[in-house]
Amino acid sequence: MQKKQRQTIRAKSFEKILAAAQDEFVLQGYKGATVQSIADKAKLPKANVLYYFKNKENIYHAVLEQTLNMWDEGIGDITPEDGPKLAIEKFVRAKVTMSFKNPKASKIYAMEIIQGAQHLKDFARTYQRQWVREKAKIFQCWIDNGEMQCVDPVNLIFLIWSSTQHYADFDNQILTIMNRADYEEGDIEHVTHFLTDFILRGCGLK
Amino acid sequence: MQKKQRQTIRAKSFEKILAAAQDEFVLQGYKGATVQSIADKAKLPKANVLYYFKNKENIYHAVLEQTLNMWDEGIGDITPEDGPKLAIEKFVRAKVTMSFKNPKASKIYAMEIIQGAQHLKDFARTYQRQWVREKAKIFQCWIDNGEMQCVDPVNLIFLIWSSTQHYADFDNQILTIMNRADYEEGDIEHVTHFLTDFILRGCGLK
DNA sequence: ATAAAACTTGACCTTATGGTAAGTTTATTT
DNA sequence: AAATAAACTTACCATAAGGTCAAGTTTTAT
Repeated sequence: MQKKQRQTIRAKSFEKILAAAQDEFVLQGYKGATVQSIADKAKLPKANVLYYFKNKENIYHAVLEQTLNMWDEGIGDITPEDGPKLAIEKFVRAKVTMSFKNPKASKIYAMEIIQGAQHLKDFARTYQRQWVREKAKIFQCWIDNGEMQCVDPVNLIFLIWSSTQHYADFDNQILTIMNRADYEEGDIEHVTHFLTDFILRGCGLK
Repeated sequence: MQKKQRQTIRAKSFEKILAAAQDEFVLQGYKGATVQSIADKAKLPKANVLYYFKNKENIYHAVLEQTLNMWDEGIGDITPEDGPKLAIEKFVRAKVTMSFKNPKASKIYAMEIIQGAQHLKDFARTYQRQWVREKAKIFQCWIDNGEMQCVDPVNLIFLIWSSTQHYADFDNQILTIMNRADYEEGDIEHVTHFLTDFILRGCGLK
């Protein structure tokens, strides 16, 4: 009956290590994060961490994968049926919410890209290309149908990505500028409103 | 007469080291970049690099300072006299041009912020807060005068920053998605046009 | 109860890296 | 030409970090 005990411990250890690793990788970068510092943060001996993950690179890969999955799930979707207004509203809200609720995931991903995506597998890149192509096509349809202003769909996607992720990646800068210590509940709503409003107007939808 | 020779060598060495260091810091992060790798890239012996800079942290500080100066100079300005339309056009163009011409500077800065601005001096942060306050006030005047749509000025600044810097920080991702190896001359113009167009419309100025 | 598997851990090894010390060469000044 | 200062270089050291090992302990299966 108690075969569960092992599984739970195993799962919990993985979880603790991944959480600690995400923290450290964001704070110190790939090379700067040490197995020891990850172990300390996870409250496990170093050798134990290396029992669960063969080496540091494997830890990093696991963190990256976790991050990509989150990106995939949380990103909502852009479907032709919704029409441009609703689709943009949904998408912006999803991205802003993700940025505020899980800034670390966004940061890991951002650092990886900035540094040249050295650890990112090819499939992940191809996948994104596909995604953008597909969504751009939907926007183009709407434009051709006169449902929205004629704007370059690919650059529009970039603008939405960048302006939403900014609140995660640059949270430190934003908080410093606003002279605050932390984000508050209302911020998500405020930023979502600002961005949807602004972007819809940019698309000629207001 | 030939006292110049030393000065030139000195200047050139500094330049080579800083360029190499910027490269390495972007590619490998602070901890990942080694004095040796910087020296190799600068084609100098390691000890010679450490003759010009006491230690790695000093190299990094120099790179960071260089980056901040560039940000300061290249950022153009937002002045009340220009009015919202011209001011935004100028500012967006300046930022986009910087992003395309000097992506590494933007990346160094982005990485520093993402990682919590651990090396950034307080004065740099306070300075930015001041800058944003000041410019936000100008936008607010324009709004109050009915010269532009009522949008939150601070978030507008964030949107302009993020959407323009994106082309520097995420150049790898963008190029992958567009299935290209490098940016081309026309890209600056195209992106500038897209962004000014979109943002002006977002501000109710089109 | 016993064996086997899964898990935990301290001690250890090797390598890479930041940095130093001390000497040598090269350019500038007098 | 000699003296001085700047620039360069070699050899070296201490430390920290990734990773292994082998000896334990605990849980599960028989």
